[in-house]
Amino acid sequence: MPWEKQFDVDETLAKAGQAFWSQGYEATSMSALLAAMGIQKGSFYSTYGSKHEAYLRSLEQYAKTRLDEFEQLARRSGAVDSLRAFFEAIYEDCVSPTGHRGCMIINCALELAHDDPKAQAIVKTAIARNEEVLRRLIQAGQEAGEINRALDASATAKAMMSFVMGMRVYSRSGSDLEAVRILADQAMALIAPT
Amino acid sequence: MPWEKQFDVDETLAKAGQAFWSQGYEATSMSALLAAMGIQKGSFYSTYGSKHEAYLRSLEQYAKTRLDEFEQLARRSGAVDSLRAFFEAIYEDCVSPTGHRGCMIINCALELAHDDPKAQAIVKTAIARNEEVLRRLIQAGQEAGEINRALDASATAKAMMSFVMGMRVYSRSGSDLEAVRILADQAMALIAPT
DNA sequence: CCGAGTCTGTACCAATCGGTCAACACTTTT
DNA sequence: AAAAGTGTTGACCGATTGGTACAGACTCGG
Repeated sequence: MPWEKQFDVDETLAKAGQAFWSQGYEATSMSALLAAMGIQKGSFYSTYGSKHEAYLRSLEQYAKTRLDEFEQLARRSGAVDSLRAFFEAIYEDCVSPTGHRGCMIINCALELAHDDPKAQAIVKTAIARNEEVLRRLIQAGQEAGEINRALDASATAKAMMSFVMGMRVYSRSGSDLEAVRILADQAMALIAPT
Repeated sequence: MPWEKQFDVDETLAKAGQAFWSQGYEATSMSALLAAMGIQKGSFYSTYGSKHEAYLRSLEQYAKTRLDEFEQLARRSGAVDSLRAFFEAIYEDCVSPTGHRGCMIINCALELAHDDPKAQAIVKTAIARNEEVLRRLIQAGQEAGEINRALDASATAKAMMSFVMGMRVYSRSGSDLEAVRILADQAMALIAPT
């Protein structure tokens, strides 16, 4: 086997993901992308095929990473605590120096999913899986007596996803971060009314 | 005054808005834009200045139209009824044949507001005003005894905005429309618990 | 130590990008 | 009817777009 690749494929893909994440797909030119990745055109095209393929791949990588993190977090403590930790994590992400980037999945939902079936498929499964983890947590909380059993777990999970989207939209549009704080609290208020 | 313009400036701007709305700013090329508007390059540049200026102007036009509609709706009936009508209108919009376009303001929030101060300003005021109308309705409902006075009107208005964003994201990403229905109901459940 | 095979760098490509400009069409004023 | 002024048109522009081709660099098996 002659001459290994001079760069780590996944690691460099992650750098591409960073660029796409903060600037969007169309607004990221090939030259900007290559600069962010630190490789040359030839290497890029022989490895990832095209800008579009690279984008989808980096989106999948992002979705997988995020979902893994969430599932890991959901295994560490009780249902309500996990949900609180989930919203705190998103809040922290939103107020962090790089937080104005929002969520790559949600950004893609609005920019590409509209008329790109492959992007749409990735976005839909990512949202569905996230929703499902939320639903399981709510259900577990209800069985443990932590959460009101009268709530529709599935609908409440969707409502929570909606709050996540709201937080991401508010923060990416440069809004007052106080709004993001309030939304995180409102999301928790769905299951743990004051 | 010699030779009037051969097209209505606002009307043609609205056509540009339609194109930007469904395809986004970057993905709408000048040729596609001109085709949608039905005018020629020269007329476009002499009237609107640039693609970017035309976009911002069409965005303002969109925001104004939408807000006017909402305020008119809010004047027609009681607070809770107005809120219900608001979410029904958004639901109807989402399930309509052209509904997959989402909301132009929210689309812009994610695509441009991130690093375009002017777009950001338009988006922020549009969201703030919409939020304010919601807040006033909630407050009016509380004073009329229709809505629980223990609710924080401002925070609840933000939560409702969040549901709107959720509905728009779900529908633009081609999701099951049942989810949009559920979100509309969940939003109303904030103030009118079953 | 010499090809075979793989990776990298860059010159190059047609197409398209957003934008300009000058010639021409038209209406009003004088 | 001609001057003045505005509107429209489409050819044209350089720059940049995403993508290709190929020469050269490198590492291996024989």
